[in-house]
Amino acid sequence: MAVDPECPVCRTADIVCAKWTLLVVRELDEGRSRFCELERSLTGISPRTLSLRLRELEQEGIVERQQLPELPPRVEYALTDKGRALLPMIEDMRCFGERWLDCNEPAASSDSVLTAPTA
Amino acid sequence: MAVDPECPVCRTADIVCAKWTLLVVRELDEGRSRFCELERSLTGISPRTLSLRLRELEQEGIVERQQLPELPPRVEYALTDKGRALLPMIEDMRCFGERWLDCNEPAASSDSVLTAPTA
DNA sequence: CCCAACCACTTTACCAAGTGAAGTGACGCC
DNA sequence: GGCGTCACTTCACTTGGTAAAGTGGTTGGG
Repeated sequence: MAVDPECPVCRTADIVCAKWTLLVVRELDEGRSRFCELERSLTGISPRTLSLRLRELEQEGIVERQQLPELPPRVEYALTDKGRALLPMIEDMRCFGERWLDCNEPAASSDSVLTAPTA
Repeated sequence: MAVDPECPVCRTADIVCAKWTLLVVRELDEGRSRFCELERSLTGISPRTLSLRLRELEQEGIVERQQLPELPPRVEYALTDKGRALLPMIEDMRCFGERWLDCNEPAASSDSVLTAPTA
């Protein structure tokens, strides 16, 4: 990105706003730990993207990758403390979504301003 | 995105994780209101992207666009209540960045960042 | 009066990131 | 020993963002 590398918001945005990143973090937080589990719960993600995301997050110190000495050698991913520090953001996003987005409604055609709650 | 439209986190991520979105919201919150002001403070954004982002945010009801009847007709953008509801996320991001990212340090990565390359 | 700049964009051409489908190699199951 | 799983990688394609230039109206300067 072409933004100020000294700005914590910019830096954080740069990391977490890559597609799927926060969703991966959430899945990890909810107990999913293996590649194919993540792949299955993140319906629509391509294995390439998941792989990339996981590697980036590992590089950032947000997830830890652990290759278990089993057969077949399975791999487990887990959030680090740094990774868990992202959870409040996800919580905020859930709040925002629940408060302002009609997530269980068919998303009224174009101007759904009429559903704007106590503004 | 190919994610669950009923999931508030997915929906919010979809809106908020477009490049520049949160940075635009922050600038708006910090008093910038005109197109060229935003353009100037968001160094590196292309006018096309800013325009797109602003229009998307307007459609989402996150910003309000107001065309003033002046000469030359200037345009002002402002956050709505819904838009302000995104601010906690930005605050979290700042916290995360300050706590976990070395935003004021040279970020000692692999090879020389400080010396200008032969280009 | 004419040229230039400003504002709020749009248009065009290009490139990087993400997608879907398929492939890989090591293994386990029957 | 052929089939399936796991954790990816490779490939061709589409989408989204970028840089650079253009647009149309309005002010300001020489």
